[in-house]
Amino acid sequence: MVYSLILSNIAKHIQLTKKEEDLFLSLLEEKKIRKKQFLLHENEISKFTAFVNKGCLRSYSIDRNGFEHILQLAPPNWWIADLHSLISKQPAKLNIDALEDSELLLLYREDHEKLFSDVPKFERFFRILTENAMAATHSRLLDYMGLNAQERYEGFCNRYPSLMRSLPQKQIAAYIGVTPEFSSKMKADLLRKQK
Amino acid sequence: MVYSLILSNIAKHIQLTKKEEDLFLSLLEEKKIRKKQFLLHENEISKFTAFVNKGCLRSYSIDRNGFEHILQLAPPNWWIADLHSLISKQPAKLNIDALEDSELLLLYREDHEKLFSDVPKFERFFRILTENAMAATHSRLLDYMGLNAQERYEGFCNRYPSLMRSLPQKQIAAYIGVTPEFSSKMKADLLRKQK
DNA sequence: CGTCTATTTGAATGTACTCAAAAGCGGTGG
DNA sequence: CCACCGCTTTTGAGTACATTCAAATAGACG
Repeated sequence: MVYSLILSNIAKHIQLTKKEEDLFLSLLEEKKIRKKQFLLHENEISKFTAFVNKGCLRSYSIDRNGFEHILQLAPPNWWIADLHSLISKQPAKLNIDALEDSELLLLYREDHEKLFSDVPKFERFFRILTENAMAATHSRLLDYMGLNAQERYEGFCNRYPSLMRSLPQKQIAAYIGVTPEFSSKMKADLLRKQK
Repeated sequence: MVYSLILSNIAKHIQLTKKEEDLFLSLLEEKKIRKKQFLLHENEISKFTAFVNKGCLRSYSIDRNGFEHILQLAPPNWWIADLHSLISKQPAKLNIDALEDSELLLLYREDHEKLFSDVPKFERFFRILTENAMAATHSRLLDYMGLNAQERYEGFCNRYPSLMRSLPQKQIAAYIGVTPEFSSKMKADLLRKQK
């Protein structure tokens, strides 16, 4: 069933009554999106948060030289949005698109707010969700500050072996913050080292 | 009064009854800390969140080469903690110390949890607080990925003019992610440009 | 005042980028 | 099913941004 993943995701932090669960599910919109299609374009105002049931999305920004930098990768069981645009109602600085054909559940901001009022437990759920995401982002920022490219590359291999297999090198390069060319050189070095 | 700043900080997002306010304030511990003293050492388990009333704190990690990287600067009216250690109860990877003589209000984790149960409005407050911090950290991560050192330096000058005045160059360098030497060269270049 | 730390400056170095060209690979249409 | 096109990946040579190391100067604090 399309809702089983999201319900188990939520059940990790809060317990819902049947009624609350029904209310919550009634607010979700199912959406299928094909590889390379956009969920959010830069300068649009973000209207929802997406939960990934299947596939993989990414959020990224484009710098003044035209290079893409991936802020977040969202494989199944993850939430993704342009948080800044969502909470400030300002135009997004990020793009969100699909790296594979994907299946999503959308929660619109206005319904989200309503949910917070009607079922305060969801304040708790999203507080915990955001705290965890924050800790992960802190750790990534520290990696950027203290590690060189090779170490970030190896860190990615170890932390996300399944993304390592499913994503093109180019996307991994855009996530760890190097050019595709240099990423390819690091890969070659790693292989040489392992032999 | 020592509580006026924190109460106005909270009133921006939630409204408390007199009783709730009293409960909250009763959980806070006042603490004064002198310049260079530590609030948290690496490998300790973080037991509280600190609100800065006066002065300035920083959280930072030390990389394998002994270089300090500042994750957060906390001037008055900001909250600071090692979030990862706090929520996972794992040993901290961060240090937190004072850049100036400072006055703090501490909220211990167990009291914090109790507060969440007794006054669910605080779930809302800290959700919003964390969301805002998250958006700020995202923007900082994107700066690291897409800007060069000069642009990060100028960005810091524009965003935090008061910290620019009060902090030693060395700390600013550790925040924007360059060596103190290079930071000094950028400063000289900026001055030359402005003439 | 003297000591310790922060800042400045310069020369040499290195990590990661740029540019270019070739090879590989996947999807699409004939 | 094969051939072609476009995109990704690889490789190499040259370059640039930021670091390292060293030494001199300035500033802060007891």
